[in-house]
Amino acid sequence: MNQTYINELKNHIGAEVTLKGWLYNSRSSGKLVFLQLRDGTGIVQCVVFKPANEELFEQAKSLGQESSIIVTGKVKEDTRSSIGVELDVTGLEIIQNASEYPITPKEHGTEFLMDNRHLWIRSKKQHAVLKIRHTVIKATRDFFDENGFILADTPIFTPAACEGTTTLFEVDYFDDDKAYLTQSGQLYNETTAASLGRSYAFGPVFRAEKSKTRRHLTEFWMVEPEMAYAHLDDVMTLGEGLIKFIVERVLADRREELTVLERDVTKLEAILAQGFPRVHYDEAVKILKEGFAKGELENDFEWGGDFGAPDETYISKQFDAPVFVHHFPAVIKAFYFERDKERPELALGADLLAPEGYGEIIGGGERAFDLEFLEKQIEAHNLPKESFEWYLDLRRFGAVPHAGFGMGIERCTAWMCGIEHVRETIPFPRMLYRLKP
RNA sequence: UGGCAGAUAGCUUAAUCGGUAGAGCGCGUAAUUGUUAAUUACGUCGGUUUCGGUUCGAGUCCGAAUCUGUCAGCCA
Repeated sequence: MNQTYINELKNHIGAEVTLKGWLYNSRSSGKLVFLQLRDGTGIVQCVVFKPANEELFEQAKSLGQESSIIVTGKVKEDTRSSIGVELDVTGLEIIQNASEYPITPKEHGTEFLMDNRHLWIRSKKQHAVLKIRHTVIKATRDFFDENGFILADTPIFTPAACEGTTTLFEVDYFDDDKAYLTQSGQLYNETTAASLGRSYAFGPVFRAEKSKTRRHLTEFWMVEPEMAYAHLDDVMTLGEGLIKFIVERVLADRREELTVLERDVTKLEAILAQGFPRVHYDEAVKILKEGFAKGELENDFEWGGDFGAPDETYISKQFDAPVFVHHFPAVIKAFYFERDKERPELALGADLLAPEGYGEIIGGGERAFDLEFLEKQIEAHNLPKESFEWYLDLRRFGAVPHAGFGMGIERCTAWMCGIEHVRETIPFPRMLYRLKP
C-alpha cells in the first residue's frame, strides 16, 4: 500500500508522498487553496497553487468538509505549521465528495453532538480523548502484566447477581432461563486468584442503576485485579502503583492530546511526587464535620453513613493527590467484605477518591475468609444461598486471605483528560435514556 | 426515581407588556499568493416539539405529554 501517515511526515521532508484521509477543513485565498487533511494520525495542511495546475485548483476548491481524498505532494518544512511541515499538492484523487456535513467547526450543543456521536468522534477533541483512553487501557494492561498478574476474564452472562438483582439487566437465555449481564467480575476473580495467585479481569460491566450524573454509564469498562495472600494494605499499595503508572504513561505518551484538551498537566504531575494519603473512615468523618462547622458543607455528616458526591469532593479537596478512605462501616458495604478484627462493625474496604472532584475511581478491599461468616452474611443480605455454593467452595478448599479492587476506565480517563462528563471517554456511551447511535 | 432548567431555521441563538419571528454560522457566487474556527462583499435556504385551553390575537399565559440537559441518591 502506497501511503504515508501524517505523523511520519517529518521524516520525509523533500520527498513526494501519498496521504489518504478526510478533509477536516478548507480555506482559500486567491490563487491558493488550503486543505486541512486528517488521517487519524494527525492533521496536515495541503497547499494547492492555482498557476501550477488550474484543474487541480478547481477540484480542490469544490471539496466539502469530510470528503474522502487521496493527496499526493511534496513535503516541505514550514515554521508556520503547527506540526512543522506542509504538503505542496501535485495530485488529488477524490474518493467521495461530501456535502452538508452536519458538524461544523463552530459550536454545537450536547444533545446534537450526542445524536451525531458517530461523526463527532472525528473532531479534534474527541479524537484526543479516545487516544488517551487507549493509553489508559494499555498502561493498565502493561502494569498488571509486568507485575505478575495473569489476565483471566470473567463471564458477561451470569446466572445470578453478585450483590442482589435490582440493578441488573436481565436477558432471555434459551428455554425458560434468565441470565443477567455482569455488574462485576469480582466473585469469579476470587476463583481465578485461587488458581493463578494474582489475576485480573478486564471487560465491560453493566449496571441498570437509574443514575443520571456526569459520572455514570450503564455500560462501562472495569479492570479488576485480585490477589491471594493479600490484605487491605496491599490493595491500597497496588492501587497507588497502578494510578501512578497510568499518570506517568499518559504524561509521557499523550502530551499533544493533553494540550488539545487544555489539560492543566501540573495537576497530574503533582501526584507522582507523593504517596497517596490513607484516611481512616473515622478521620474522614472528622474532616466532614469540620467542613460543616466551617460552613463549607451543607449537611452535617453522621458517622455510619456513606459519602455523597459533595462529601467526596470535600475530602479530596483537602489533598492534592488521590486519597484512600478505608475501614467503612460494614452495613454500607457488600456481603463479601472481611471485617476488622478489633472493630467488627468496620469492613476492610478502601475507596480511592480522585482529585479535582472526579470522585471514586477505585473501590475494593479484603474479602471475607471464613465460611460460616460468609454464610451468615449471605443470609443477612437475603441472597439465595444455592447460587453462591460455588463461591463458598473457595472457603472450603484452601481458603486464604485475599483482596482486590475494581477501577473504572471511563472515570479514570475523564480525570486524565480533565473533562466534565464520562460520556465523552467511550466511543459510544450507553446511558439512562441514551442507546443511540 | 425525584428536584430544577430547557425545547424557535441544518447548527448556535434573539424576540421588551400577549400584537409583522430576526441574526450569526453553514451553503452558493465573487475578491484576495499565506489562511489557521480565515476575512470582505453579495446572495440563498428556512423555524416556534406535540396535544389541548384562555384570547380579537399565543414563540410568549395555563394544563398535559414527549424529549433533552443538570443536580441528588446509588456506584466504578
